[in-house]
Amino acid sequence: MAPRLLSGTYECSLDDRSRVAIPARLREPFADGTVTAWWLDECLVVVPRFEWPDFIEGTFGRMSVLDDDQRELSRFLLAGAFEQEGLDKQGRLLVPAELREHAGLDGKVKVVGAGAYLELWDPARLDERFDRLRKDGVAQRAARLASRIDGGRG
Amino acid sequence: MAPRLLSGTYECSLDDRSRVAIPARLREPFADGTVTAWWLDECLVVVPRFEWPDFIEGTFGRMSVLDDDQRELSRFLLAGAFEQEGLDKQGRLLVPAELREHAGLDGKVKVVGAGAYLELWDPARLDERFDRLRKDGVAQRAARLASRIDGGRG
DNA sequence: TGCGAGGTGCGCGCAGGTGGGTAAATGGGG
DNA sequence: CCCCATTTACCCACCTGCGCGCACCTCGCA
Repeated sequence: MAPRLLSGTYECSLDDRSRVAIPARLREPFADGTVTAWWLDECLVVVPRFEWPDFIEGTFGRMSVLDDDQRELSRFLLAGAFEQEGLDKQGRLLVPAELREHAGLDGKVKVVGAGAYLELWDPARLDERFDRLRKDGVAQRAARLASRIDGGRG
Repeated sequence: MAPRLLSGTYECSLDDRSRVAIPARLREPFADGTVTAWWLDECLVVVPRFEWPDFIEGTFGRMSVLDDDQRELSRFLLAGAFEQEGLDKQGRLLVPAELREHAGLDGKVKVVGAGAYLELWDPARLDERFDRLRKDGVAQRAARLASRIDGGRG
């Protein structure tokens, strides 16, 4: 069976105690806990707690401590990864101050389903990215990508 | 078994609560749920819920998280994909505000059968596109396409 | 002209989001 | 070492607005 695909965009508020209410329809995979972390883009990711190790290893492979780049990257990823035992009874997630700063979050947050995990974005940043993508032409971008993927095949 | 081919154009209204009544003759494939998403053109697609993962992967292939372009495109596609458990008892579909804006929908919507899925268009935009296509000459366009397909064969 | 199916407007219930009160934990100062 | 203050996390409760579905009405076909 296909894995659950989290999707959709929701505008949520970050309250004065730095909590975000995860939209009810996206909560289910996070009941047993979460890891909130900074990531490759200027956003945060929220990953189901027990999938976090596989998530890192599946993306980057097993990283060697001996390789300088890999050690640095691994340090960066783990330093910005906050584990929580679960959401509170109202389905809210705590966002530590350092992570909030990394993603420039303040007041309003866009919660974006991204397949196996969620992304948290500053609304303005996300809109800007999507606008640029649309202006470039989504279809062109996709076509270019598809040919590269086909080329890479075999 | 031949797959069901959805076709035809229907003008439907978007009510003040952002719902579109799907024409009764097109409803059947969507009984188990839908994914409504923005797409490559300035329109929305409505895909039967359980076909959505294959729909994406069949179109774009499996996208890598490490490649910036692929991550961006995959984010865009998933961010604009809203899953619903089914239509309501009157066969209506909910259209989230962000999707409405993307497709410029307001008041009236053209529902277009497009094979395995539906497209939702702002009537003016769709007419404009069809007009341009007619002016270009549908036959020429088709011929160009056919030659490309034949050329690609073998 | 009557009947049936399909589309639309509207009221209502409740899920879900927000704010706040409280308990527990931690650190600092006397 | 003990007590108090401040912070952190937890959960209760109100309330709002979304979305479900009833019911009316319109249109098409017989």
